[in-house]
Formats: sequence, C-alpha cells, structure tokens
Amino acid sequence: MNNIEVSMICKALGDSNRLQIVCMLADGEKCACKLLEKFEITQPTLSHHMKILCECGLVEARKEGKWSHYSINGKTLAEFKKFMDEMLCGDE
Amino acid sequence: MNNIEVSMICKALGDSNRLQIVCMLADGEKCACKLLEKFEITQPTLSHHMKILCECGLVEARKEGKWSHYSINGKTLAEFKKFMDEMLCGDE
DNA sequence: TTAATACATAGATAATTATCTATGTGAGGT
DNA sequence: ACCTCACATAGATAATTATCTATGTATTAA
Repeated sequence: MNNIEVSMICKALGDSNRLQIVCMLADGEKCACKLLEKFEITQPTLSHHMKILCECGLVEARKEGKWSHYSINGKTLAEFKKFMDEMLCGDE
Repeated sequence: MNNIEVSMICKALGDSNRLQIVCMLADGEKCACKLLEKFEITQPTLSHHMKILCECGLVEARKEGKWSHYSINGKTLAEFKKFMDEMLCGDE
C-alpha cells in the first residue's frame, strides 16, 4: 500500500460521520438503513459517504435484494494498519 | 481521545503531502527548511501544512533561533493508535 | 401492473481547503 | 543600523467537498 492509498483512507476517515460509520462497521456488517438511523443526515448524503468509504477500499458493499450491506474490508484494513505501524513506530 | 480528535488527525493525514511529512518526522525531528527541500510547494504552503499537523496535536514545533524544528508528538500518536486499534481489531 | 421500499445518481450550493503572492516578524551577522 | 535568512500571517483564488432536493433504478409485495 502506497502513500496515496493511505492518504485516501485517512481522508475518508477524516470526516467524523464516516469515522463513526467505520466504528459501527467494525462491530460487524450493517445495512445502510440501519446506519442511516444513527445519523442526522439524509439518505443521499449517507450514500455519498458510503461511496467514499468503498472507493478508498476500506469498506465493502454487498447487495441482497433491496438492501445494501456494508462491512469493513479486512485486507485493506490490515494493510492500512501495517503501513501506519511501520511508519509510526520509530519515534519516542 | 474522542471521535472528533481522531477525525482531525485523519483529516490532517488525508493530504498526501502531509502524510509524507509525518513519514519523514517519524524518522526524527526535522527543520522546516529540510522538509521544504523535499516538496514542490512554496514555503507558505508548507507553513500551512505544518500548522494543520500541529493543531491536530500530532506534531510539535520547537523554535531555535531562526529555525523551527518539528517532531511527532508521541503522546498524541500513542492515543491515536490506541483508538484505531480498539476500534478496528474486532473484525476478520 | 401498480405501488412501495431501499438505495443510487444528478445537479445545485455553501463551506472548506490547498495553493499562491505579498508582506510581516524576529533572530543573527556585518 | 542595516541586511539577510527562516518562517509565519494575510488575503486571494481555484478546487474540492458535504450536504441538500429531485429523480432514477431495482426489488418486493399486493
């Protein structure tokens, strides 16, 4: 994972709504409508946030009938954490 | 460290120039003029980026004569990594 | 087939941000 | 005192982004 990919993930997490969404997904897969209940934003705005989270690779979407289920992409997450750890463990 | 503080740090790292700067600082304290050499940006732009990195708490500034030396704030970094780990270790 | 539900997309807009040029500030050197 | 160097601040601008309303698209139910 390179600098650009990592900064895209950071940018995605740099919105407190999206960070909160990722917190919720870390607990397990969630349906978009479930996520929407927890925020004071409109459905298109949530859809926009989910797109950004998916485009940076951190979140995956799964369609099932009318519903969209979102979950953390473990592979991307692992690479992201690895990058952060390798970059940031040399100080103190 | 709360959601807002974490998202501020992520936002700061969500610019690839700033992420690169933090990578460089992870290796040890650097002078602003040393950082500037590595980027194709003007001095005021670097100054702007450093301000954002300082304001989110991730970076500290130390003045010494004419020079400004920047370094990673280990305490903030540790809290940030702790938040990330606690949030994101429950999956996969 | 008609209607309703769940979600995405399009387009507009206001706010934020990244970058620049110009200028200010403070420390050292001559 | 003057100049230079290292950096910050001010102000402008173009690009990006967060959010909305309106509308489109599947899918399911009646």
